[in-house]
Amino acid sequence: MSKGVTPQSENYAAWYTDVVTKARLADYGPVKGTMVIRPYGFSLWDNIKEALDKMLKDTGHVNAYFPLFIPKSYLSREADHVEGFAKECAVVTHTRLMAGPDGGVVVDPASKLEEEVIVRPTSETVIWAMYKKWIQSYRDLPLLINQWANVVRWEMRTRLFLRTTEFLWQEGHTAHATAAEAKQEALSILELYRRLAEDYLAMPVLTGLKSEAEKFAGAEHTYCIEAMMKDKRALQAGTTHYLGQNFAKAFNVTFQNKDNREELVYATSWGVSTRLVGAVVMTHGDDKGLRLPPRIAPFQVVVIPITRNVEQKKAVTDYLQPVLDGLDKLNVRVHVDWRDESPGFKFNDWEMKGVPLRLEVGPRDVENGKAVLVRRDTFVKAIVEKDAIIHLIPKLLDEIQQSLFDQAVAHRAEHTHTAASYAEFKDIIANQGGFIRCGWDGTTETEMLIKNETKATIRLILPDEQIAGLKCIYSGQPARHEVIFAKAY
RNA sequence: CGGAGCGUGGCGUAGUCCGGCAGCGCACCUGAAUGGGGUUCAGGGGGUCGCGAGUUCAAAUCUCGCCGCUCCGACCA
Repeated sequence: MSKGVTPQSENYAAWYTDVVTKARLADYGPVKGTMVIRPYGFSLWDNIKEALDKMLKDTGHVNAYFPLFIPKSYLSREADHVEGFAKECAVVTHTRLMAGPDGGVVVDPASKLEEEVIVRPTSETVIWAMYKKWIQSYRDLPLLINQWANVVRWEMRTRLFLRTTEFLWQEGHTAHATAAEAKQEALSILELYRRLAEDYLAMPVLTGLKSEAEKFAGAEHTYCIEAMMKDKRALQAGTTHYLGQNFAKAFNVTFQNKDNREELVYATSWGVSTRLVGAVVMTHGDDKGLRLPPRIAPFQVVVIPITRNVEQKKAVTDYLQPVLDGLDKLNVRVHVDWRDESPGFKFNDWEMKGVPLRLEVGPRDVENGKAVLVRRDTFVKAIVEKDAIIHLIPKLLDEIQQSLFDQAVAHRAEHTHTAASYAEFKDIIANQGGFIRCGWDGTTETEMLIKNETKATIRLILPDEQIAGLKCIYSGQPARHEVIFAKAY
């Protein structure tokens, strides 16, 4: 294994894979397209999950768990929904193996299932089949359920975290008495996602509405948070859907309102996935490896003791103890690296893993009552008084969190363009990349032509769009919407 | 599913044309020194050369068949 990572400027895709594997976030699983999330990567996901789970619970949502297996017939209940997922479903057809002729195992043909079972690509259908049983009256609404689960989509081309055959996510499924309330729910969750991305992942996002072509199969409206990666491509980081009465109709889910009349319920669904881990990597990483935002970093501080003999080891251990106790009281996540490796090796290793702060403590420091503190984001090195460490660290962690966010905002601003003409639009997409903010005539035809000619797609329709006097970048017709175009993951 | 390529210790590879003891780097283990930016020296372990047939005194190498993977074209959080 070589020492560093492929530089971003040389090959961004190779850089990404290098960082993910060398920082030990994940590894490839044995089945094509599958991924093992390693402890360090899972810890990162856990912190993201914990933050969002709390936000959801604070807003009245509850967790539950629905089955992995779905009757094949359920998927066909909602026409658009089948259309969207049929091509990527794993199907269980048999339930038994038997000894094969050459000592291996073969599928037992006698165990063929009467009705085949699919592995969920998403859970709308099972959940709505259950909601039919649980919802009778307006008193049962709203129903605000979330589940943390794995789902399977048999993808052709996969990349660690960004697109894998199986992935982890949360999917919220809510039922409401009115359309207005359901629409509000989709927007409220979108706001939670924005806060998760910006306040925890330090990743600025645009929020907005998806075009017809890009929206979720089965939804009336899809909203999204969309981020710009360091290679200037767009990444959809989360979606919320207003489903109208589509699933209520498909599964015949009705309730009696206050006037004793039967009505179909209104629905939403929404999700973010382990793709967020990939988003963090591609938003903040540099040629030294990861740079993790302190609020979600598995370790916020790594301590590198520098000692040459047992006496020094003892001295450093004693010297460190009150500092570690103090940080522990402040709930700072600290790891002391006592491995028998050279300090230089450890510096590089933890930089690859993106730990926000490094504290070096050696014999010189013990003697002088000091320590060396180094920021991962700027590499600024400071010799600090021992007694100041405990007060300094939380402050620095906040600064790093903010600094990473600011850098990402600046990067996005620098690469967000306007285009005066379609010729300029094509030139920007082909030669510079980034986001282009422009007018669109609202037709799927225009959207598809632009996609085919440039590979750029509409990432979202801006919520604060200004269309007065605006023309479509392609057709020149009066714009129906102001949108962001970009090449996307 | 169409086009190109590749399968050799954990990873990356040389050797394949022209058959003759399976080699190198990293990683790993042991010991010693070293330790404030990827430390050095010494010793060591680990291989059905993707699988199966065939040719041959002899196959990683030649022939045939099979399997798997990667990359590129139509889909997607």
